[in-house]
Amino acid sequence: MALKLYNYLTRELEPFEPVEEGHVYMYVCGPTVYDHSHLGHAKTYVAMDAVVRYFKYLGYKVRYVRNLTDVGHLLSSGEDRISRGARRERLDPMEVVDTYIKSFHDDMDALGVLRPNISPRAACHVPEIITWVQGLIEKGYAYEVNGNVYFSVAKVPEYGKLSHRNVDDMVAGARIDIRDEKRDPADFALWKSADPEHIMRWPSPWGEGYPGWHIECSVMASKYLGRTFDIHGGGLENMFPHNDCEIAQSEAYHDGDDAFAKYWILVGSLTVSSVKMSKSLGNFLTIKDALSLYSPEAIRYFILSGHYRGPVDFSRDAIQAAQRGIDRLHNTIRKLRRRIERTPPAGTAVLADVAGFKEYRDAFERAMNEDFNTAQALAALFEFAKEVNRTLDENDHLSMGTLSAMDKLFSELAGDVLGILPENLEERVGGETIEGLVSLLLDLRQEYRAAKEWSKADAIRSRLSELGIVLEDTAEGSSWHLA
RNA sequence: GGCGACGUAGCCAAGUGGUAAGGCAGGGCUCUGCAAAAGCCUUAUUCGUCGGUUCGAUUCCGACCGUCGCCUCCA
Repeated sequence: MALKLYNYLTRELEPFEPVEEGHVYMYVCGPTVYDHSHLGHAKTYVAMDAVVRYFKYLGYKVRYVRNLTDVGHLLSSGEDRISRGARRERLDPMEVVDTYIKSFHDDMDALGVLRPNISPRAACHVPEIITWVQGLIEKGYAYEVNGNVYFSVAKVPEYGKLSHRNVDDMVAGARIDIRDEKRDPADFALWKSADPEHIMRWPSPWGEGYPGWHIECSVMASKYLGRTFDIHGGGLENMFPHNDCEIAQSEAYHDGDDAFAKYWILVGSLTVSSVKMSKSLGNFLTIKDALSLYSPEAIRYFILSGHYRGPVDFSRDAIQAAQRGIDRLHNTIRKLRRRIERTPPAGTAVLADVAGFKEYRDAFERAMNEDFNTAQALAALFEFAKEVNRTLDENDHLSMGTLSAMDKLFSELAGDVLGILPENLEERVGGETIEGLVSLLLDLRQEYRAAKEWSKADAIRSRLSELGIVLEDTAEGSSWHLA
């Protein structure tokens, strides 16, 4: 079973063949840090996280680079987003940037999105960017006018090859705010001259200014991943113009056609009532707000229950269904781990059992190998959970070997690959004091139950339930967990 | 106008040229002092509409209807 992925460059499902054996070099367009992130961002980065985690599961050594855009881009008004944020909050622009970088990292950590190996900031790469812009001018791909430097799209016949557009078609009906100084309306800025009131600015051979939107990704990807690397990912909506511009610049700078990413994987948008969740439409839920309503695993499960390339439609009902679904999966694993605690360490796995479990791992891998079909992989996991529940219910004397084989499968697939198992499933309420108190109450209740004083036993259960502690009576005694 | 995506049960959502995964919700049953948890059974003769190709299409092709994305900062 070989991993296949859908390459937007060719629009085909292709077997994954790394540039360098055993390694994956991957770049993903990160956020512009000018506000708190919302669930739409979560979808892209959770999806890419599952991809990275699966590559690691397969044994690849991954170098994952995801940038942070902190140099600001132009609004239609000509205002810079970050400086506008700064003005609003009376802060230095870099103070705004740092605030939201921290916010972004907090959100991603909370969602269990593994940190990239490198999170380069555009502002820290202005010298390299200037070198690139100079290089592109020298090679004849770019020209300077009034302190602005533009990339000449006409010099690259292949421009638009990712989004499958050609410049002529676009110009026809587009409402582009054409700048007279551009030689071609489709030319895009590599370097922009800063107006006097513009706060974010750096000296350059063309006067004070700041980088254009697209150049940073080319420069940083090239710096950390090399001239040609394996995978470039990001949000589907950035395919044009951003990704196409990246390709044009990079290949021009490196004098080659195949001098950028080999595979392009793009993530479909999160929608709300079929409309894209976005800042400008105001139909967004921040990750922090979402996390106050739903568990991180529920959010991940919700996102991963659809294919990464397609849209996933957000609704209260849908994410609540996800919360209930993931809770049920957690229940199974909790029950399994309680059994493990009560089982003597000796004992080998029953071969027949373990062989049976393999079919679920195979189904999981088959799904993931087919362009990271997390929805189908999850189905395999739920079927395995059903099997585990049944096995646990029907057998009192499972060996430690069998039990830990089950736990291993959950830990690796649900935990390591999909990231939908919390670190501490068993002890989300920490503290020996609480553990001790609850266990005291359980003992007390058990005495009432033995004496058939049901109303007192039920009162303890319902009072605990009001405190968010759920009791479950089983043949081996009562257990509890947080609601 | 151009490029592109999607339309599958009450809801979310996979998928395949040979007769529809999984989750949630609903119904029945088992277990249980009662609950909870779990299990078993059950819920789409049907995959937007109409044509075509085929022995056979939800899956391929065409038209149409509907929804959405990008072409402008956007994950």
